[in-house]
Amino acid sequence: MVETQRNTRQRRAVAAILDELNGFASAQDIHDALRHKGDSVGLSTVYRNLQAMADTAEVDVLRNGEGEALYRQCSAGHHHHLVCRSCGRTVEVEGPTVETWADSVAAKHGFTNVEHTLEIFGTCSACAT
Amino acid sequence: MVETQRNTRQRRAVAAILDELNGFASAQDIHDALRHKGDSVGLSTVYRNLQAMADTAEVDVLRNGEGEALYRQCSAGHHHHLVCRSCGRTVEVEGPTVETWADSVAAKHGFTNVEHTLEIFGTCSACAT
DNA sequence: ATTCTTGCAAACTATTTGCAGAACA
DNA sequence: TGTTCTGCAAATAGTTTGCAAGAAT
Repeated sequence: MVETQRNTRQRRAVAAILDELNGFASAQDIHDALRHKGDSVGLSTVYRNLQAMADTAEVDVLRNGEGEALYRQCSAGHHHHLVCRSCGRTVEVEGPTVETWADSVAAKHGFTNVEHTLEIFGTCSACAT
Repeated sequence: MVETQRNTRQRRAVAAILDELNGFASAQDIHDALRHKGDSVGLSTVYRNLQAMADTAEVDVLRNGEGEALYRQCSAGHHHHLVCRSCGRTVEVEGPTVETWADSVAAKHGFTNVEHTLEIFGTCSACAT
């Protein structure tokens, strides 16, 4: 079976926050958000749940420039992100051209088992002012 | 002036190792390599020199999946990497199409001050066997 | 001589883990 | 009731920093 997760208050709380956020947030951001919401959850529990959700692809994970992990509830399937470096707001984007380009470049050099990461960072219109 | 760096034995040693390596390596890898070479340098000094070199764009920095920083001596100018996840061997690649695509996508969504990261990971032919 | 650099140890940050008690099924 | 989950504190891993001694200019 695949259903090994229990439906706890803290798991629900983490899922709920991810639902509200429209951008990437660090585990600590999420922990703080929960506390301010009065729905406090232990930091390690936040980490554990996020990790579990990442394993089941319920959330996407990416690293900011400092190597900190950022989490976000995303749509399924392969896609990339356009992230506001100031507020974290995120737009999901697709780049079919990029996918094929990456694969062909890798193949040309004899690389197999290819994967790629691509993120676009910028300042969104709201934060630009 | 811009020349504030002193020409120390340890700076030379770090530069020399980067010269020998043809792939990305972590600060600790470099520290170990220096030690094995009998050209030992303090770990913090390795970090400090790598950081300094990264600031002057003498080396490229990227993060592996675990958020660890990897360094490599690279050619100048904007380019991306095709990295062997097993031995670290790296090929520099260019993707003019990707650059313009990323910028246009960002512009379309009102993002300014755009940057992007793109890395391709795979298993090189030598490591595939 | 003066100023920058090194090395070590301590400090930090993000994240993980051991364990006993609490919560689910 | 039995097993999984939580919370806390302690442990890690990578990286940074304070400071006194050492090297470069």
